[in-house]
Amino acid sequence: MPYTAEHKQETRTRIIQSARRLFNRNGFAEVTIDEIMSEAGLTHGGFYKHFSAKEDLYEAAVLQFACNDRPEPWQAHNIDPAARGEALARMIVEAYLSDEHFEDRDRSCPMIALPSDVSRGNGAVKGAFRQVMEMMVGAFAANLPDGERPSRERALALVAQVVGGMVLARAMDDAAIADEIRDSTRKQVFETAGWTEE
Amino acid sequence: MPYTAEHKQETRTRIIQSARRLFNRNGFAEVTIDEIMSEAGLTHGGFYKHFSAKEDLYEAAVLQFACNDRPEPWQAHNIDPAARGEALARMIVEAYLSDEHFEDRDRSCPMIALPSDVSRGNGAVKGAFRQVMEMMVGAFAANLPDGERPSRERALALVAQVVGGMVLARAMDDAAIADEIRDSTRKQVFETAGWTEE
DNA sequence: TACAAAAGATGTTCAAGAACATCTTTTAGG
DNA sequence: CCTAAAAGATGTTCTTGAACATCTTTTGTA
Repeated sequence: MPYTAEHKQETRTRIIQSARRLFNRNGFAEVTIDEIMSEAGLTHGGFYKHFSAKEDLYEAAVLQFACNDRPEPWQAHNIDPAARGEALARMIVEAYLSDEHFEDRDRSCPMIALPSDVSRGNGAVKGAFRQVMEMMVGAFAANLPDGERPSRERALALVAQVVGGMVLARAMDDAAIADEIRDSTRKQVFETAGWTEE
Repeated sequence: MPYTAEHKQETRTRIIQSARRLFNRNGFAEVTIDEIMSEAGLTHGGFYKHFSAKEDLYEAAVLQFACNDRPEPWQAHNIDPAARGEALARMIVEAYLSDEHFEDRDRSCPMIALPSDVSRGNGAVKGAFRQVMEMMVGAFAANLPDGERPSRERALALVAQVVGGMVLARAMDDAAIADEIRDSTRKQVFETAGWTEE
């Protein structure tokens, strides 16, 4: 059997990374298989050796963020891997709302880059999207300080808030307003959690 | 001059309504001019008598929500037009997070249906989107109870939260989780504002 | 009642792109 | 070093859709 299984896996990963980058930037419909394969250093013909349809790749691209073992730069630069508990939750919020994440559209969280696309997508894509959300909800639920309401409930609201802030900020063409939205979101989250700035 | 100016205006409005419905459901790229015109009871050829490009219509469709004088059903059924101040702000939140709004994709707020599309769009579309956001921010800023932080700041965070909750809920294929997200969002908003349920 | 100007319909062009069919290259195993 | 099986490249088909060009219909005005 020619080409090792690892070779194929690596190629597959390259395709998914290329796809994630392009989908994040341009959305599902505006990206062509040819573009994705070219960015991965391949030609369009090989695509169907890895995926049976464009939608399958879309699902894989969303899932990649949840299954990726190494953090994105905007995560690595803001989160101390040794942190635990409340300090960790706070760092996750700061990473998520950071300038770096705001600007890094290529490696952005799919919840920010693709929510409209996913809401029109098939069940598989939505399932992948849900996994991403549950991962983040789980991280918050496990690390939020105790409170009156259930931790999952508060974690869900927190995710909605930071996702909403980033989604709106990305849709602005005025950078000052985009910053204002992220700032206001961060302040509100901090107040709710009882954290103090700096 | 044949056809009255009102006739043309009415036709234009029909086109925009049809477009808004279809864009909300399927996104910018997945909708064809032919579909839009058919839904408006016209054929594709007449399109360019009203708009110079598909993107122009997109902008008009987003703006329509901000400029529409009569409220959508999901607004009318949840907001008492006589309400003022805090009671009004609360009703706006309830309408926004309502089952009816969640289900009414056709007449949904564009901030929920189209944020990913808009973030990839041109400046004109983003400008229209910003107008929608500023309208909602203004409504909250004017009607939120006094607090320590500036009302605009709190209004922005509130908009981010309800938009985020609805955007995430719409991207779920599991109705129970979608409801859970909206519920958690509403509870958090109420707690922050100091409102009590029921 | 004829006319003209604009709305709207019909028809055409051109390019893009998903899917797939068929070549060519690569490399593990004998 | 030969072979074959799979990866990947090249090439083809067929549909779709934006843009625009050119008809036809409508209706206010003279």
